[in-house]
Amino acid sequence: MSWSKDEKDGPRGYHHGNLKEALVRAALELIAQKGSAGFTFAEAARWAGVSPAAPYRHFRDRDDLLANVALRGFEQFEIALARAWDDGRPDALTALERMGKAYLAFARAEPAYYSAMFESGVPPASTPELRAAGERAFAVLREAAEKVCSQMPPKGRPPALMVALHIWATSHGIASLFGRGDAAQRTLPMSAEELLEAGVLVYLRGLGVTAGSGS
Amino acid sequence: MSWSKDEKDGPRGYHHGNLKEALVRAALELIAQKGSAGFTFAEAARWAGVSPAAPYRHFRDRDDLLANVALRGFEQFEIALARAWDDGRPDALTALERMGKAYLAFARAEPAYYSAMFESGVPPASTPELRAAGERAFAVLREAAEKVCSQMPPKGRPPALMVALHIWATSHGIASLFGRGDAAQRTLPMSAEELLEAGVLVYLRGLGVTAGSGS
DNA sequence: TGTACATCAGTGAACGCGCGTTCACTGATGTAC
DNA sequence: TGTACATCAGTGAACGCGCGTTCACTGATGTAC
Repeated sequence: MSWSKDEKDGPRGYHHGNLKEALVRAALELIAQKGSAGFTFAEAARWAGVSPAAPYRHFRDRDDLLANVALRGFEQFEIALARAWDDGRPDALTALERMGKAYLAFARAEPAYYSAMFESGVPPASTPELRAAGERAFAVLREAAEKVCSQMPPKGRPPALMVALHIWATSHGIASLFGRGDAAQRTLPMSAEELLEAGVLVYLRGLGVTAGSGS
Repeated sequence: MSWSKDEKDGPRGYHHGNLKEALVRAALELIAQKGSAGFTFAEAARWAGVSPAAPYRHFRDRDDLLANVALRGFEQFEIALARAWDDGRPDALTALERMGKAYLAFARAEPAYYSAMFESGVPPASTPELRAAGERAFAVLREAAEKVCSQMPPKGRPPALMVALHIWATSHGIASLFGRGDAAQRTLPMSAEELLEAGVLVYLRGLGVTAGSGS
């Protein structure tokens, strides 16, 4: 991940050169530290080493910056999920479990992105691009659900969209209740990953999907 | 639900009489309108028709008020869940589905409470009372999970705590992704209630619980 | 290759605003005698 | 039953602060010729 063509750290000269990226990074840092609520335009500017008026060259306002962070978050999220899914190799179930882990790993490793995407109050459809990015990320999950469903006997096959929504909701629920550091302070008799994996396995068994019927 | 012994609406005289309750109600109103982020101590005071210094007689600061709102929210939540559960009558599965609906109904009808409880950044253990209230609400869910599990053949019976966590996570995921008005703007091919009910049914089938084996 | 000029991305000073918080105060309530 | 007094719950003025936003400006960059 490189933000600039030839950045040596530290702004030099009158022009910053990569202020837009720097502001996004500042936002991520601040959101990670104090939550998406306690993050201000002015502080992001300060954090980027720039006057408080400078950000207006790149973002309409605080919400615009936040939405941009969410947009990038969805893009990263899509990449992470798609990489984990890996086209369902070696078999759909194994790949699905891997994707579940990737989901939680993303929420844990990138709490600021996750927060901007789902908990910042930015409406998911505030921008066509944002909506599209969100849908692309969900499409990965949906593709996985489709592959899993396609392995079931056609009779009584559930709609893949519903399966995808169930898995999404459960993943999101676990991530937001237990997924982040000890900030949430909710203790658990098992790891979030184990909880999700077990839940998905039970759910799939309920669908009639049997482990080991792969690829 | 009565907040005062003999309130006729509108503060009269020098003393408010029920400022503490009025501030909580103001907080609920403001949170419902603008989310738990955009709610200030000063505005709550204004909303209650009182000087900005008055709230300090009842709450240490904004976070203290917010935590109090969350506490009351958990108490209401526990009541709502317990009422829906109704000791598992007429049978555990029926009662469980009813409780799922009650979960979503609460999140929808009391978004301010729900937000204070789960999305406001108030740490669940910030206060012993808050933690206890949260645990009491969860205990209802756990009791339901225990009853459901007790109807399974002892061999291969899953830990009830895990079952309770799965149901909680799914419910919370659905509530926070799809559960509130059109604020979230995420469209769904079915209602949140149907989605949750279907998910729980599939999950229970995966556990080997068969519908109709009631009471 | 050099010069003029347009454009771009930043400055920094200034503003009004609402918030959180404090303070000495005061009106109302309740209680002791 | 009446009076004195302690306590409680509010006032309102004041403060410092940081935020969002604007403005005319200026330094740097890139391009046309």
